[in-house]
Amino acid sequence: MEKHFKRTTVTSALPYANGPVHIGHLAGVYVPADIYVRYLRLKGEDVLFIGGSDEHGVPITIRAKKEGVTPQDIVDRYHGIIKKSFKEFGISFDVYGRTTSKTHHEVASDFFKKLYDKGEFIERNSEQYYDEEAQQFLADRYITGECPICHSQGAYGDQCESCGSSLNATDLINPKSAISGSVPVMRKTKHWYLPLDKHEAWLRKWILEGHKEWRPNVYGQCKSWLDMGLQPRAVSRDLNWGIPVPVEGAEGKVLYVWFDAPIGYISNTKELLPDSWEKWWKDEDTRLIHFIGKDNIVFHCIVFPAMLKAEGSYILPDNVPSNEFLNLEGDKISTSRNWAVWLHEYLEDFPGKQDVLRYVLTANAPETKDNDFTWKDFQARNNNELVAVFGNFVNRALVLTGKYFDGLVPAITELTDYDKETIKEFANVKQEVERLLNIFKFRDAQKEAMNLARIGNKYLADTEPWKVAKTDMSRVATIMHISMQLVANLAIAFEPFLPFSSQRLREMINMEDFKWSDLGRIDLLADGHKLNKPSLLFEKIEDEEVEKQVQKLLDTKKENEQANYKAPEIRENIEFDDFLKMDIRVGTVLSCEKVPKANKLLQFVIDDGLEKRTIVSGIAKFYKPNELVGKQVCFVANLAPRKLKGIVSEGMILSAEDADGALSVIVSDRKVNPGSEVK
RNA sequence: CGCGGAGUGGAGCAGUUGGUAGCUCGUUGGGCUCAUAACCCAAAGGUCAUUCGUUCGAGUCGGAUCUCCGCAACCA
Repeated sequence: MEKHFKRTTVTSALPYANGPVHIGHLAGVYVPADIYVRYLRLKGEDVLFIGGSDEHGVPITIRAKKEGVTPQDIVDRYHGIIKKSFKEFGISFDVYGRTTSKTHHEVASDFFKKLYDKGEFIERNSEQYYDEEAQQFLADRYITGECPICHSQGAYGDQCESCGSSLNATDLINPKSAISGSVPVMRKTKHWYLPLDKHEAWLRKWILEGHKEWRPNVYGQCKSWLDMGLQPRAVSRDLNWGIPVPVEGAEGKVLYVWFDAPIGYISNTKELLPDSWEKWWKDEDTRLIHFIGKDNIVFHCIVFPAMLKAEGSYILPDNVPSNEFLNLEGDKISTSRNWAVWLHEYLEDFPGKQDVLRYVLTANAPETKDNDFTWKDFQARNNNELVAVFGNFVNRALVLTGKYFDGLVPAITELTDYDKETIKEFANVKQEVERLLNIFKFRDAQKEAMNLARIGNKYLADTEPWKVAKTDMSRVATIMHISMQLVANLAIAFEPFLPFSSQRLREMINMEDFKWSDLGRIDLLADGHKLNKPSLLFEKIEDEEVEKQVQKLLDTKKENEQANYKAPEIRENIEFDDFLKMDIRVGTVLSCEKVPKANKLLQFVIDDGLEKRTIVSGIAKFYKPNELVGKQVCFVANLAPRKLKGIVSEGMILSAEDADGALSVIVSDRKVNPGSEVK
């Protein structure tokens, strides 16, 4: 496993060009990938950093339809915004391409064709829902209807969010297209599948035996998938936006995005290096690393490798460092709810502070579990770490050198034991940072780099040059020499993490050439080296600034909830007789408890005036069991009994569903006799 | 019903092959005054989600339970 590679290909997940990018993207994928790449480059290694936008798939077509523009307009817009954001944050891609490019269409098409010709696919016919009005087949997610299990409305074709059951689109009662609202019909369609089951044996050996060093979350999820047994996966879709399936009789069919997107890594490489791209993908001496988020693990560890292996000439990833998710102020980041910090907005509010965000996202990176981003933490890390520890040390060293030696680095006269200890300490930092970066522990690596500044502050506090200056200037010279070397070391050590600040720091100390291997040395700045005038490397962030951000988040959230809420359309008229068939009653809740092993269900015993009946209701997320005892609730009394988690539910408690999906149980305004009819 | 990850002092995180629990921030006390009221030292604070077990000994291994986040729908 300790193979020596000649070069490294680093890819970062392709962001979906259906919206701008936010801090979650940055923390999960792009900052760690960029740190890694910058580190390798500094070491003088041959490395290529590939990125790009993912621009196909159904959501983009739907968005386009909604806005009355073409899908191309949508992806042009977001590709531009995303690309700019990355550039401004110093994500140092060698190429940032897009999957609508000509090159990509060719590469993906050829890739499919080759697998097709080799007989690596199987063909299957199936029946799928088709929306005649929108003239397209419907993905499960775009079909809604009544849940066959809990009978709540608005269940999706793949899952009912009310009772949590996973469904087949064909099971829905009264299915409707989410796109046009029309009633879909069944239609025959043919698709190609990649038989992952055939690849299971070698995947198992390759991952479970060959890559035990992968992060636990990655390894664990792969193992789980392999143990469950792999199934063939469709590689085509009925859609008119994407890369046409390049075989006879495939009109109106395109490559499924998950098939097309990862090939984008390859096409973008080819776009950059039309003649020499192959060595980055097909040479055994190349090391391939995919940076992704946790939702992408199986694609990059199982599906894409299977594709590459089936094609035959490609190398497989050596590691797939995957991060968990970043939450924002305690809540999941969500594009649709606008609960996010958008990069382009951050740059407007905090111009020139890209490094602060990079620092905070790395310091709090969700490497082993989901983490939380809060503005308070952002402020604290900036003020207490970047300003107080790093910036302050640099400033102290430069100001003192300016004051005592006119901005020229003084020569060492004599080293004390304490000096030697300090020098040794910061030489060790190099090894430690390297070790941590090599195993993708970016959070720890950055912390270790920060130790250089801590060592510096302590060194100044212990040696007290401002006191010694009254008696022994030659001693002060040694102290300032060592301090300035530490500053120069900081500039190198932080280049991968904080490229902008590192650049500014190098300008301040007039340092041009530098490489990673210089780290730990104490002759980076020659005796008599002229320093430039110091300025502050980092600035404090005041309370008002972060409070404004929190307020902004709360405001946009509220606005969006209001703006997005639209009362569902009124359903078809029914006859009075139909209404009379429904027997709605008021009943008193006698007891209520959680259904074990179910997170949404509560089990009620209700006095309906005649007997005690049991009703199971999916409202556990919104009510505590004891909260409803004694209340008089409305329920459908003549609904056919149904078993939920093994409990027979005799009826359905009625609730109102709010804009955010929260349920509010309908209770009787005045006390009435249990069993009273609701008319 | 199933699968993966996670649950450690006020906050955020480490804890490698089992041997008296560490780091950063915050808090308290002290020192220093070159520095962006910054820096340095010290202290307080945890029954390591709960529970049962294996062991001379468990945060670390095994079982059970609870909670959180994901999961083949294109959200990092």
